[in-house]
Amino acid sequence: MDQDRPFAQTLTRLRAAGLRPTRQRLALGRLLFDGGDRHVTAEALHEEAQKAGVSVSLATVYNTLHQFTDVQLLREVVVDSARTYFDTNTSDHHHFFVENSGKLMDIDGDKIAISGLPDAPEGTGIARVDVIVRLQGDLRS
Amino acid sequence: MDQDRPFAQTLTRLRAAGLRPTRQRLALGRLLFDGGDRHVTAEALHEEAQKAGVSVSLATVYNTLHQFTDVQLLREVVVDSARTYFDTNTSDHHHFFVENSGKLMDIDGDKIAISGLPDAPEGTGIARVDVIVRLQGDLRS
DNA sequence: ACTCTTAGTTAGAACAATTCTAATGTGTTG
DNA sequence: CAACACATTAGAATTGTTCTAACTAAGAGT
Repeated sequence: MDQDRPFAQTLTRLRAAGLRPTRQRLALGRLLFDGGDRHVTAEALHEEAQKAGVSVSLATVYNTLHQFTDVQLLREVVVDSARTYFDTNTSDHHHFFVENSGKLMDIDGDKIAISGLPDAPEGTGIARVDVIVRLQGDLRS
Repeated sequence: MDQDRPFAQTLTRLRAAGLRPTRQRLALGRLLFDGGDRHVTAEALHEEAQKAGVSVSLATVYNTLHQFTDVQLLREVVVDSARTYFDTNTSDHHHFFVENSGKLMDIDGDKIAISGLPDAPEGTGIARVDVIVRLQGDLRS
C-alpha cells in the first residue's frame, strides 16, 4: 500500500533531472540511493535487483546507469579494464581500489591536495583529476 | 645507430628478464623501446608491426605485452574502459589523458606531490598511486 | 477514463577487446 | 643435432557492453 513512500526520494531526483519515473528507474534508484555511498557494476546491480524481486533487464540497467550518469546522479569510475564502476558519490573525490577483491572506497576530495600539476596542453582543458590508490592484499573486515 | 645490431638493446633486456629472445619478441621490443617513451594498445602495436613487415599474430602481441609487463619492461595504464594501454615508461609517473582522441602523455612523477593521502586500510598495502588528468578538447596546433 | 504520442523496456543478436585452445614451430641444452 | 620445453598461431570462445526492432507504459489532451 504504502509502497509509494520509499520511492519519494528517488522520485524527486528523477523529476529534478527530467527523467520519467518509470518502475525500473525507481527501483534501481532506490537500490542505488537508499543508504550510503555505493560503487556498483551493471552486472552486480542487475543481480541485486533480481534478488530484490524487481524484474529489470540487463539492457535497462545499462541504460539507466548511463542516463543517471548523464544527469550527474552517478559518476563513472575507471579503475579496472574488465568492468565499469558507477559511483553514487558525485562530489569531488578519489578512490582506493583493492585490486584482488575489486572493492572501491572513497577518499574525500578535500583530504587530498595535489601540487605541481602541469598546465593542460594547448587546446585542451582539464575535465577532471582522478587519483587512484591501488591496494594489494585482502581486507577481511 | 649501429646498423649491425639494432636488436642489441632489446636482446639485452630480454636476456636480463629471462625471456627467450624470439623473432617476434625482438621485433616488438624494438618497436617499443627504440625511440622515446611510448603508449600503445595491443591492436595499435599489432598494426604497426604489420606495417613494418613483421608478421606477428595478435595473440602473440597480447602475450608479449603481458610478459613484458610481468618483468617490468612495460607498465599497464588503466584510463579507458574500452582498451588497455601499455607504457614503456616504467618509472614512477602520472598521465594526461585526452578523452576524445585517446592520447596519453606522461607527467613526471617528481613534478607532482600528493599530500593528505589516508593510510591504507587494515590488511592492505599501497601498490601504486595513479594520477590521471583527464583532458577535453582536441590538440592540434 | 480513453486515446495518442513519445519515451522506455526488453530479449536476444551483435560487437569489440581480450583470452583460450590445441596444433605447429623454434630456441637452447646436452 | 636430438630432444624437450617454451613460443607462436589461427581461430574459436568468452566477457562486458551496445544495438535492434518489437513491445509496453507514461503523460498530455480530450
